Amino acid sequence: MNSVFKALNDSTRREILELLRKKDMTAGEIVDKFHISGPSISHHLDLLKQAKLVVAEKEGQFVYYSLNTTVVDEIMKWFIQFKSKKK
Amino acid sequence: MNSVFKALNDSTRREILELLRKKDMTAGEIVDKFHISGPSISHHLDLLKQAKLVVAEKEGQFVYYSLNTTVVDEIMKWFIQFKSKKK
DNA sequence: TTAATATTTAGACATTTGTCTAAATATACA
DNA sequence: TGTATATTTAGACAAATGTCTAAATATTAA
Repeated sequence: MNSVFKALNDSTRREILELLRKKDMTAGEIVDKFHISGPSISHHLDLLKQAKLVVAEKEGQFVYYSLNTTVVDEIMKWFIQFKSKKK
Repeated sequence: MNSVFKALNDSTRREILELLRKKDMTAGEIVDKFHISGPSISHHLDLLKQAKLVVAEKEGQFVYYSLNTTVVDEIMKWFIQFKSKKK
């Protein structure tokens, strides 16, 4: 839970998630979408991976990143409690 | 959006939200629930206020804090995009 | 094997963050 | 008025964070 909120607390990382919503991408393709160095993006991807928000899969010399929406489900459950009847 | 994720990226602040889900509380009552100084809690409440996740209302010498769930709605909308069909 | 490409790791550095104590402000009470 | 209570503000400080460059690792291609 902590790692998820931590991962989401950065606009670059949230944008990466929005990109991956449309299609899986290699690390290099993601780097090209931002004006940030490769190592920095790699670090962001690592935090997203730690939070299990994305999955990395190596194919030859490329690494493909894709969304893992099951964590999104869990987060939404946490938010829904605030909308339920007070007790 | 940024301020909301920032506010949520701390377990003390998330616990404060969970407390306020049950009932409105004064700053002092909230302080009593944690082993953290008053000024620190005051700072956390300020960040939650900036994110519009809580509302503060002064009553005499007390300040009552309460949840504002409309921001929760907006956040959930952001998450829902990841569950919708890729396009 | 050597060179090129893709990605990550290591280490440095400035900025942000969470915490604290001391002090300031505001309200209530005697 | 003077004192106690509630809360916030100010300032300090260690730890965490986001970024960078240089170097390391892995894979492909010549």
